[in-house]
Amino acid sequence: MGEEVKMRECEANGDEERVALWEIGLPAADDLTPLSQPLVPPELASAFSISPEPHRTILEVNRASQNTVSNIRGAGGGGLLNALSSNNFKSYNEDRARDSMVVEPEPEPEENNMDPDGSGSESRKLRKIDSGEADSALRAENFGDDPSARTLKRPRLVWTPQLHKRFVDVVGYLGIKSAVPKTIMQLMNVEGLTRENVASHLQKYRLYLKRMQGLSSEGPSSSDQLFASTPVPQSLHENGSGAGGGGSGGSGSAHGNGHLGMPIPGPYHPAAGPMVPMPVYGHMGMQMGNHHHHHGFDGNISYNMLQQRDWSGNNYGSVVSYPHHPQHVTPPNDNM
DNA sequence: GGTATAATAT
DNA sequence: AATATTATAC
Repeated sequence: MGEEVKMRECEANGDEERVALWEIGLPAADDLTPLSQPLVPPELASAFSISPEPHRTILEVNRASQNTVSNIRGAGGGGLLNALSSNNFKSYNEDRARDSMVVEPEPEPEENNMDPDGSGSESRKLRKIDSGEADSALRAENFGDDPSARTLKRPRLVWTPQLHKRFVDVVGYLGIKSAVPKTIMQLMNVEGLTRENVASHLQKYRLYLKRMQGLSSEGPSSSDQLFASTPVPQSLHENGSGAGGGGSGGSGSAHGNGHLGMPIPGPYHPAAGPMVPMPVYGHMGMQMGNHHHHHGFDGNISYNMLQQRDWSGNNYGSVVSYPHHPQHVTPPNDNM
């Protein structure tokens, strides 16, 4: 991924520059298809004693990746890898500090489930306390109106073209039938991504598909910039051969994917690193002219790259900028 | 898990 | 103010 986008030297007030810049920042369809899984080089794999079995299904690989990740980290291979689970967001600011440019998307609303010694580490996922008072009441009463504590809420997830591409790939891979939020979320393997996030997006995506079917050869309207950027797999038109396992269990190797040349599956090589959404507060985390060496192997994709969506608004001039603008400024992650 | 609706961002 | 996007409630 060498030439992602051309930097534009627009200033903060370059609003009038309403040219067709949007498509500049939009990677080609081929370009943003790192979704294919063969992302882990053989040599690397062998270096870590990883035996990539082709038989495995995505879910299994994903699951196993958690362990693998640990191994890799231990080996000191790349600091980029986070010891994250499929879907928990607690180990956020652990290695964000230094060479790892991964930052947690957002502060977690829940209690600080610090796990100092790692007891009960892995398969733990945060869950809302249950019914009734729990969630709303807790937030309302417990936290009341004291901003100092942790009244912070997760920033809205921004579905970048890359993220959406991943989403579409997974959905296409699963087939309509199996494409349910939970499974999609798991296969996407994006840190911080919740089932709700996916469900919401899936809803919109379905509406889009429906809308598209209704119209005969009508190109996507201007409203569908995101969806328009990603071709919809024909797999979606058919039924997915049920993924047996469905959710967490097993998993059928049967993919609704009827594609012959397109082996989507690639929910990314989970083993090497899940996609890590990285909200960049303030302006930019890194400048183009300042890249450090980046081998082709970029296990993790960060929001830095994911945020490149100029078509969304008028944030020209900066490579990345957080959709909204929290109250913080650029994180001190300038050491690389 | 799916849909309706609220909240928020642009 | 309107609309698009995401979150949350049901």
